[in-house]
Amino acid sequence: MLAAALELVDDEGLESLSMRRLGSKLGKDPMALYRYATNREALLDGVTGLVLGELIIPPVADWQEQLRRTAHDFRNLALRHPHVVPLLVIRPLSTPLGLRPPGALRPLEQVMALLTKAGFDSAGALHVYRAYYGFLLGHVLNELEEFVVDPDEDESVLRHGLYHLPQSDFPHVRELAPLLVGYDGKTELDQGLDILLAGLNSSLGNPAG
Amino acid sequence: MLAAALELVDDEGLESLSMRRLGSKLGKDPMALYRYATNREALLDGVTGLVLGELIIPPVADWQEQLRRTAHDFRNLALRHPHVVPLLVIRPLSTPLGLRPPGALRPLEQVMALLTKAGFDSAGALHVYRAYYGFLLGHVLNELEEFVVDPDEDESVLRHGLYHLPQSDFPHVRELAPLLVGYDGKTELDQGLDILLAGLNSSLGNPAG
DNA sequence: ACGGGTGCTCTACCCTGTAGACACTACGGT
DNA sequence: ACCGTAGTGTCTACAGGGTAGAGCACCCGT
Repeated sequence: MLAAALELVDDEGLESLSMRRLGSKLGKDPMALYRYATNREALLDGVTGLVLGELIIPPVADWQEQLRRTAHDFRNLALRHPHVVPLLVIRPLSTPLGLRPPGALRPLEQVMALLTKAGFDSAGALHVYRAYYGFLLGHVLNELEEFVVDPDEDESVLRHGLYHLPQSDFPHVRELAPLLVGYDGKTELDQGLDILLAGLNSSLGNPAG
Repeated sequence: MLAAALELVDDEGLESLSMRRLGSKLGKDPMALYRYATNREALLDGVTGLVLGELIIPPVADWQEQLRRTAHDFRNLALRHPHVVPLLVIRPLSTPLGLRPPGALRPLEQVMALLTKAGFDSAGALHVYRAYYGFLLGHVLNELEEFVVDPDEDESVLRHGLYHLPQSDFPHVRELAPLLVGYDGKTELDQGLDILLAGLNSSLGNPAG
């Protein structure tokens, strides 16, 4: 059922995941869904869990390399499921850490394990995780902002919009138009990781590898 | 009207900003609101614009200092209006850059101006902006996740929840409970900025100050 | 006096989540 | 064969949402 829900979201967007629509997609009465999810919210949590389950943390010796690959994996996941990204961001804001569904906590657990194994204590690991995940989330959101366009508008329309901003008020933003066309999220992510990991290396002493 | 809407969101949460509720708060018919906002979505955009308008970018010579102070200002703004943060994150995902309301673009414009004045060209400035805003957004989201709790549960309940995770599956996450109590977002933000700005300094050559 | 805006209200339509009662199937015990 | 029980699916109904469309009342320039 969650698979169908995810499919619906991927295809039609988040708003169209309603109990009624999902029910009809499954050929069941909407109320039948309540046998499997207590709530629409629980259903959303299920979908995020499903998506986060796609994330794989590679078994590599070097923790920085693990973080780097995981970051790219996360980015790909976000590009694969752009409509789910809002869920990844918003749901945690309305659910205290301890009450989140296991699927949503697994990445955190895995990264903490990874960092602990690399020699960090809890505080240090939490520190690194925060900086890392914060950066990652920020990057993905930034990248998606350029991408997600209404189906009936294409990139030229986007720039059209940009060019029509009042030039007096937004001279710098208007200049961005040509730059956004050639945006390469992958290398930008890599460069960001360079900065972050270098910073982490110097600010915390790199513990035993 | 936007002020009333913001007040409603601050007090009662995002979900409770409905045309009907806002109308009744203003003592007007819900349909009257459509004179001032074409849409509920436009209304939401208005609220984000209002909140972003609170952001002040200080007139200081050193651009890194400007970014640092702006970051703290943004953090304070987020703590002041936690229920609005989802809007700041989500709305841009469904609106191409060029079509966003001016209020939502002003911070971008100002930061680009700041960086341009510091000597960056467009590409460099965009680069810095992305890393900066991404990090900032990530930090704020991370920090808010620990804060927002249902009104009827307090921090002890949060930890209660954490301790009740299956220990076999989440050994590391469970250890976080004591750490989260002493979390200090302000200094954590500062440390993150240290890392980021140091990284930026070394990766791009610091242009003419 | 009068046409035209401007602000507002009423009604109505369709979409949503979900509570409550009910039915149908399968199955194990007697 | 009979019953209870659990699991599953369905129907109906309600309270809320966004918003289209028609129609008020007022005010203002002519």
